[in-house]
Amino acid sequence: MVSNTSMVDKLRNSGRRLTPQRRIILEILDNTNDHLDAEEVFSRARQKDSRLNLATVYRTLGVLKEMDLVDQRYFARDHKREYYERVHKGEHYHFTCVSCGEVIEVKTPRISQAKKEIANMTGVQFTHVCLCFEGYCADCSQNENG
Amino acid sequence: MVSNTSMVDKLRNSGRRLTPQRRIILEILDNTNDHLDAEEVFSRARQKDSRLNLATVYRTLGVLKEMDLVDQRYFARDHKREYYERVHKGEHYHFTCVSCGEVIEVKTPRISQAKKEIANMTGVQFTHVCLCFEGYCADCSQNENG
DNA sequence: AACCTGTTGCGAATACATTGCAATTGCAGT
DNA sequence: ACTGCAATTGCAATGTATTCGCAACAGGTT
Repeated sequence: MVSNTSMVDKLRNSGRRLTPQRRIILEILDNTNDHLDAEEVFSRARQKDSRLNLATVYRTLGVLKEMDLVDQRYFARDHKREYYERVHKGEHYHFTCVSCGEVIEVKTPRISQAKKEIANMTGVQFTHVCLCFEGYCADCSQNENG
Repeated sequence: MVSNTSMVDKLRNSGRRLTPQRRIILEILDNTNDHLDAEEVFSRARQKDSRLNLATVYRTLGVLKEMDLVDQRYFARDHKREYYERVHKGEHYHFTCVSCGEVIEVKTPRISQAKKEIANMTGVQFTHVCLCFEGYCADCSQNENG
């Protein structure tokens, strides 16, 4: 639901507008568990408004990212393509199977642990961590490596 | 030194050739501690062979990556550009300061710890991890955040 | 020295994302 | 409800990093 007030308020409070296009894109991201790239968001959004433009999708994803409503992620080793997801799930990372392409969400406390330790030792201050795991999923592991 | 036998053998044993161009590129990567992108490798290589082509740089970096002689990394949040480094230093990751752009190498055992734990719990098999940290370095932290 | 196949240089092509600009529209103030 | 203005949109053009096709070239094995 994009009637979600906090989200709408967040938009307005930053001097932005809630356009039908943004409503559609937010709704798509809100109601899926898939990991979508801009092209996929675009094609889904088009089904609701056939006039909606790809550039608008990119721009909207940009503002949502700025407002910390969506996270931008990379999956495979090849970071050409960006993926987007709502930021309400807890801290998690992604594992991509290089064989079948499946993306698995993984949780681990080790990363924030590492951040704390590094911050303490070096005095740096983290704003963002980008992490992606790659390898063979359990199924493909068995099939390919005996 | 690219007379480094193991490297040359590795090339030959995989049915590849040691061309002057490859020799130059290997030498550049071998003799620097900087983090170089393709363009930078190219411009340094050109000083040794003014005919050398950017496509050759990309292709060479590609084979070196395949042969695990170089690592390909991403630094800032914007992952458009790939950076390359020789793989003889131990496991380490990079922290990029969003303010001054400095890249700091960091070490932590937490990542391989996380990998082991995740592998045990899920049965996946890792081939590669891509991680980059972002934030304010110690200096910029002080200057901007009191 | 000759052959075969991997490699190079070159330009064109790709892929994903961003930008400029005129037309449109949300929405604050009346 | 009406108006004004700045934010936003659609569209086409542009940008940026990387890859590809192909003919010419050149390692290195015989």
